Amino acid sequence: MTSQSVGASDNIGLLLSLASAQGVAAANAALRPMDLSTRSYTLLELIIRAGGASQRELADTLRLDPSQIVALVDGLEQRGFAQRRPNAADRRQKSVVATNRGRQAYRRARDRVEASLDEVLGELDEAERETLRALLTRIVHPRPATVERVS
Amino acid sequence: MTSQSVGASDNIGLLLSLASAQGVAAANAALRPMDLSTRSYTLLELIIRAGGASQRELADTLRLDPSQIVALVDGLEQRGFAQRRPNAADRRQKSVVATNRGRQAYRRARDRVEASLDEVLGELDEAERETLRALLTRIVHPRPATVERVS
DNA sequence: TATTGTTATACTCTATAACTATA
DNA sequence: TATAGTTATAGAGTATAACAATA
Repeated sequence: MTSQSVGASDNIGLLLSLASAQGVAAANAALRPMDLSTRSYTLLELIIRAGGASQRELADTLRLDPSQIVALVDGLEQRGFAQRRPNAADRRQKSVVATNRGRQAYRRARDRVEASLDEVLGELDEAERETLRALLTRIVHPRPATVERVS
Repeated sequence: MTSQSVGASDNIGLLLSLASAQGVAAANAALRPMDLSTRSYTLLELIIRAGGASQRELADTLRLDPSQIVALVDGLEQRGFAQRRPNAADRRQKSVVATNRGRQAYRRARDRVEASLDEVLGELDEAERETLRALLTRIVHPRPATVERVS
């Protein structure tokens, strides 16, 4: 038995990136027949849940450069899944909203994505998944350290 | 307060990919002055710990295509951090080993990487990090499901 | 002056296929 | 016939810089 002999190690950064790659690959495979990627699916999910969002908000949430949001929204718009609407309150902004067709596509896609994620997380029970979610949330969205101003 | 209003959600796949991206970005920033990337650093770490490995073993461990290993090993070799040695037992294989200079570079790099990772995981105490490591290990390296053969 | 969306560009990653030399 | 390493190439993903319209 020669393979696997090097060992995946205890490197937590490597583990994070391998787990993430596994999740993204599984989700992309599940979404391919729906003409969606992990990214465009996540974007669609966000605008559906929020009932619309500016591109700046989407960029902040997904930690992407605004210019990448342009391309993603273009893609969703071309497929009729989303629309850009002018924002009367601030004419610099555009409100990105899902179309009915987009909501429909999202519902079908969600089932496939949840199934694929379930396969990736297969070994973990519900409580363990919740623990993982909580730990990751604290990495991704850390509360700002209490400002102890030394005057 | 308009930004952050969309919310990072409870999507565990998104959380995984955001956390991973944060870790990789921090490590890359820490490694840049050392002429190493997260990838080449991890590869160097593997061959040092294992005392040498075939490119196939490295590809399996890092879940990369063998062709990507070629480029990474080329890079390490050009910088004098690693060497390819013929394997007398199987002349198809090459044993990738670290040089003294590679081991030296790794030790300096490791301090920087650990510091950057510590910043990313800042909020989590040692026990929580261990929990995270254990959960991720079970996602990345799942035990094969017990084969229940229905005869 | 600063912010939103946009275009352009370059660079890294990732995914595939095909080739060679060895087994 | 299968495996280890290699080359080539195309497609995603990422990172920057600069610009027009608006605040």
